[in-house]
Amino acid sequence: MIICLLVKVVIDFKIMISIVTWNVNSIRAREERVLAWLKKHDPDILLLQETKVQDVDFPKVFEDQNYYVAIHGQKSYNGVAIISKFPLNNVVMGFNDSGNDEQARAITATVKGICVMSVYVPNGREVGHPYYDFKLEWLKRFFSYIEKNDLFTKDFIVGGDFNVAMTDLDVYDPVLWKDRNICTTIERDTLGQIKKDTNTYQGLTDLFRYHYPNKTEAYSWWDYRSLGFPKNKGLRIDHIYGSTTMRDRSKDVIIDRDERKGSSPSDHVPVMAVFNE
DNA sequence: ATGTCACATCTAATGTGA
Repeated sequence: MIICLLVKVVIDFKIMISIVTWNVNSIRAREERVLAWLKKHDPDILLLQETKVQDVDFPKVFEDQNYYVAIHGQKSYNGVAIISKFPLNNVVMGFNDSGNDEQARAITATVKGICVMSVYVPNGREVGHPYYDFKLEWLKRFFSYIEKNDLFTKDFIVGGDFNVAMTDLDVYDPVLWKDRNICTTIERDTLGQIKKDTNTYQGLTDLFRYHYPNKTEAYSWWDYRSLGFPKNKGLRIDHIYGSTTMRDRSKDVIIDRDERKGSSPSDHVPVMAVFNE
């Protein structure tokens, strides 16, 4: 009986797969932190944003430690990457459409039959600024990419810094943030499109909210300025969305708040989703 | 308005983006 239980525990452990999203705010500045985090938590797939480096200068240390790496970077700003314990296939940079891909904000790959995508949604700066319009246009292209590639109906996960707080539960001071960039209704509706596939009516699911529908103060980002973290003035803008099949395999989502502590943290923390394999 | 970062550039203080 005990042996059976042990076998079951071991099997249950082995058939899980974990996928993490993390805006590291420069992979070169965060290299040691990322390595320490990988060592401690041993995720299968890491989706990175704001790597802030050209591909040639991306740290080689992950390959040295036998990870597979797919990168889509540029000088100074933006940049996304996928780091995986398993081989990466069908890598796509950007949206593979006719749009402008000067800014490196999206990368997709297939790992163990799961299509995984890392996105860094434009911040938008403020309502009325050209960057805000660019953000909305980018979100529309993102939705088109999902539709065109039938990702709603596949085993699909997209994680990233979405720069949108979808509900007031995700905001430390909803009154202060009302109608401000990150919290506007138009952004929420535009990103919210991915929750509904126009063909099957089965869209993507925000996996954290799926497991914790009413949880508050579950933030993934705190401003470096004005003692944002000590005062817990945070937002939940780093999300992991799953297609219907992945939602059904989803076991839990963990936001690693502790990673914001100590010296030289990113302003975002890792968010990890665990699935049945 | 903003008490912080990380990047870049006429390697020292300043601009950009968040």
